[in-house]
Amino acid sequence: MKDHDAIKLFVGQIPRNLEESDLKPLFEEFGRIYELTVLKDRFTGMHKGCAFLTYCARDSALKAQSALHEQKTLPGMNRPIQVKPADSEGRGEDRKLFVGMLGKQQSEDDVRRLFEPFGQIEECTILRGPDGASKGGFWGAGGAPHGCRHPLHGSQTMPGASSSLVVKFADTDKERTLRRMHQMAGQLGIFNPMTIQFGAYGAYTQAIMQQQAALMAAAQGTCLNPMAAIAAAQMQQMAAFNVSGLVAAPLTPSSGTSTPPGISTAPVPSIAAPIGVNGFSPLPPQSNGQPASEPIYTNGIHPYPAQSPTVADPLQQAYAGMQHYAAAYPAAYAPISQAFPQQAPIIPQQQREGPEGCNLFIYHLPQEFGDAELTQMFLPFGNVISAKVFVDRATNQSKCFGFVSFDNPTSAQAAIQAMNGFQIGMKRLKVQLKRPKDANRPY
DNA sequence: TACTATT
Repeated sequence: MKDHDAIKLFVGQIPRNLEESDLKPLFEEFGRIYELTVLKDRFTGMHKGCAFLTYCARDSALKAQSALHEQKTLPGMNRPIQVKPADSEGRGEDRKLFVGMLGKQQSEDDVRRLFEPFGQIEECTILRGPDGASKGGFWGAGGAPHGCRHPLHGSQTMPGASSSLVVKFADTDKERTLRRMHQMAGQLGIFNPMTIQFGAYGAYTQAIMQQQAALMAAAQGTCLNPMAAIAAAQMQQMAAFNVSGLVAAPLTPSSGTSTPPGISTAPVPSIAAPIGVNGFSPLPPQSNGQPASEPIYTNGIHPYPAQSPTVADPLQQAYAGMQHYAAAYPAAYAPISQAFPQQAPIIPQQQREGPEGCNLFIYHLPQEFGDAELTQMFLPFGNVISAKVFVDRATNQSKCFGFVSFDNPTSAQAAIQAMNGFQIGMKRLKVQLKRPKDANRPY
């Protein structure tokens, strides 16, 4: 039914409304199809926008690849179709050998002759330095099962080499990338846990911790009204803006004395609750006589004295401070207070996208941000039904962009207003509506 | 660096 050397192809950039039956005609013109499967989500059955395609004949696959790959764009797609051997075809991995300790003057042909007895050689390249001199290694191919030493390994010492021949499986792309990252990480010290907390992004980490404290306050205080959630989120915003460098006041989480600019610098009372190791205070129990809203102020940001004789309700104070702050930074703050829904529990991620106008594309995320941090960051603006940071499949490293979906457009707009241009370190977040699938349709 | 896929 199918040739033994048939190639399974991965097909990407397929509109989600096209099923196998729609795709078949497109691919059939290159040969008889053995199998065509649109990829679906295991749980939701959702069309993933890609497929696997196997032709009966290897040649058909090659023809389809060269005719279609990056050559044509299916209706409604922004990028051209992808047609290439599936990862499962194992190209490039498990079949490439590294050979070290070659003689400086050995050529590709010498090496080919050496390895010919072990099987057909696909490719053989000697790695050379800038001066053209051999660096003593080459990439070749030849059969030896994993876990087994190649018969040539250590078998002989080439003229001029300092030790015997080295033959092993070459690093995969992933291994190479990881190795490079480790080298870089070593220079930057970013794999040191201390610097994750207190290094380049330390201030931002603190802001996140404060946000979490604020969210805890909003979620746990059963007596809190929606305004508390707003105030909590706004407090966090202030903290984050401190971090951004837009605000001169130092952010000292444990000091409890930072104040946003433009806000009363009257003496701030010390925080009664014990300061946790993370720099924010645990919530005081409701029974200790504290007002329910007090936890909001335990983030180390306390814009107004709680005991001020002129204003009784701390929440009112918080809101006043928030408006005051919003007045100073209208572009960043104006729309939030209107658009704030009540905090809701995090919905488990099953649905990927919200309705049109509810899905955000976020760029310039810090490298260390994952789905959880992205969720945290956007939770203050509404029900986050999905938050996904895109990661490189080979390295598991963030690509520094992601998607956040809300259940309503108002939240999405509020998030854009507040977070677009939000400065983190040297970068500013870009937060905008995800491009609609149909690029022609204005929204 | 730029818009979610590799059973």
